[in-house]
Amino acid sequence: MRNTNLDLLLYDTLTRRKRSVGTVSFGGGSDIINYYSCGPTVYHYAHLGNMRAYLFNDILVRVLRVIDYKVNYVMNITDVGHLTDDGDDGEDKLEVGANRENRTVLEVSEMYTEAFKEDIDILNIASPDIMCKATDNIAEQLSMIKTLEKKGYTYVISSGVYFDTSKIEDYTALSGVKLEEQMDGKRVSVLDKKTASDFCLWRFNEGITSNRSMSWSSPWGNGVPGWHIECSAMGHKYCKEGISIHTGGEDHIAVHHTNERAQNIGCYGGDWGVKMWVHNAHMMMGEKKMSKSSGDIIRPSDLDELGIHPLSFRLLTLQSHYRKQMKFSIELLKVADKLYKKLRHKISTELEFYPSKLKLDLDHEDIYKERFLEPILSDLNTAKGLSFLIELSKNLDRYSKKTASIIVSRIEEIFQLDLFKIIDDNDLNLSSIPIDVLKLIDSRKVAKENGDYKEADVIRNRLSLLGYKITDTSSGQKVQKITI
RNA sequence: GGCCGGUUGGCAGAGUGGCUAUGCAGAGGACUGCAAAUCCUUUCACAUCGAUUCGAAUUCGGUACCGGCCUCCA
Repeated sequence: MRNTNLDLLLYDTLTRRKRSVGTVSFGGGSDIINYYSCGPTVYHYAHLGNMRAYLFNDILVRVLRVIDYKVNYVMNITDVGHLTDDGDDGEDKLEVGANRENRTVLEVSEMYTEAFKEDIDILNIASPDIMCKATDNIAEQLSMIKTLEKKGYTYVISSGVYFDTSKIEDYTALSGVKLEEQMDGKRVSVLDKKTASDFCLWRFNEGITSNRSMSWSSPWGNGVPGWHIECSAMGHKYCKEGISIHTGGEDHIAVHHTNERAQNIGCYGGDWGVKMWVHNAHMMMGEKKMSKSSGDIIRPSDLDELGIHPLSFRLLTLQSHYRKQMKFSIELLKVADKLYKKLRHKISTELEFYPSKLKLDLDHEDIYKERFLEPILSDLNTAKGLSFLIELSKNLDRYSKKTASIIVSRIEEIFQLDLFKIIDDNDLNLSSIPIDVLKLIDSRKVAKENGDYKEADVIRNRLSLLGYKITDTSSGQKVQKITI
C-alpha cells in the first residue's frame, strides 16, 4: 500500500483531459505504475531536443516515486525496423547508419546505445529499469503478428504483411484526424495497400532492401519487423497487467502511437492495453525544431565546450511546461546557465545535505507541499516549483539551516540539479596557462601593489583580449578562461 | 484541408476571477582603486472586439496573427 494519498494529475492525449494516475495503477494496493516510454532509434546521436523528452520522462518517473508508486519503467531501444522515409519507401535507419560509417549494424547500434546512456547520465536522467532492444524480441513480435493474422487484421502484398486499419473502428481516436479529410496519396504512398493508413507489420526482403544485413525468417518470408510492432510486443512482454502510462513526443501521436494502439486492440481486444497516453511537445530552435535530419544538433556532451554546465539545460527545461513548445537558443541556455551557477553556488555553500525523508515541522511541511509539491502534482508544473526553490534560496535566513536543507533535498529528489555539490569555478591551474600570460598576470600584481592602477587596467584588458578573464578577490587575482 | 496548441513586461516563461510568479536584461544603491562577482531596492505586462460578473489578463463567444502535427522525427 502507498503511504500517502497524494496523487498526480496528467493530461491524457486520448481522453483529452487531466486524469489522476491513481486510476491507471495496478497491483493489490494499486501502487504499481507500468511506465512505457518510446526510446531512441540508435542510428545516430541523440540531441538536446531528444533530451527534452527523456528529461520529461525522468521528472515524471521521479515524481511518481516521490508519491510512493512502484514504477516499472520500461524503455525500448529501436535497433531495427525504423525507416528513414514514409511507410513504404524508406530504408532502415540502422542500415543507413551502418553504411554511412562503414560498420556493421550491430556495431552502430551498440555504439549509439552507449552514447545515449552517457548523454542521459550527463543530464542526471536515471536509466529505465528495463531497456529492451527490438532485435532481442523478434519472436514476441512474430507471435503478435500471427495473432493479428488469425484474427483477420492483416493481409499480405508483395512488400510485406500489412495491418488493415479499416478494421479498427476508432483507429484515429488518439489524433482526432479524420482520414477522409487527409490529403491521401500526397505524402503517404499508397502502393497496393488497401488504405493509405495501413502500415507494415513485417517487411519482406525485396527491392532496394533486398540485400540488407538484418533479416529473420518468418511464416510469410524472410524480412524485418515493422517499426510499430516492437512497441506493442515489448510493451506487452514487460508490462503484463497493461501499460499505465505510455509517453512519447507529440510527433508520435498521429502515426506511431495510433498504430501501436491499433495493434493492441486487434491483438488483445481491449483486455490489455495502454491506460493513459502522455505526450511532450517539441523544443524549437528559431523557426524549426532541432532534428537529426537537419544536421544541426547539440549533444549534452557538447555543452561543456560551450562553457555551459550540462545541468543548466536540465534547469532550462524545468522552466517551461512539458506540453508547450519550448524555445531554444544558445542565448537562452546561457541565461539558464547563469541562474544555475548562482543557485548551485548559494545552496552548496550555505546548506548541507540532509536526507529528504527526515521530518519537517508541520508549518514547513505545509510550505513544501503548497509551494512545491502541489504545483508539480498538477500536471507537472515544474516552473512554479522552481520559482519556489529560487525564492527559498534567497531567503535562507528565514529558515533554520536544517529545515532549508531538508526542503531542498526533497526538491532535489525530483529536480536532480546537484545543488548540494560545490561547483567547480573553472579556476585554471597555473600549468595550463602559457608562460607569457603568466608573466602578464604577475606584472599586473606588481602594478597593483605599487598602486599603478592605470597600468593594472591596461594589463587586464590585454589579458582579456588573449582570452583570460581576471577577477580581483580578497585572496588575490583569479584567472578564468573566457568561453564564447 | 483535418487535428492540436499558442498570443503575458526588452527577452524567456508560470499563473489565479479581486492579492509580488520567477529568471535574464534595464534603473538605483551597497561593496570594490576601478571592474567582475555578490547583495539590497526597483521600473515595465497580460493580442483584439464583445458577453457574463460588483469585479476578468484569468470564464464564454467572435476576429486577427503565430506555431506544431498529419512525412523520418522526441
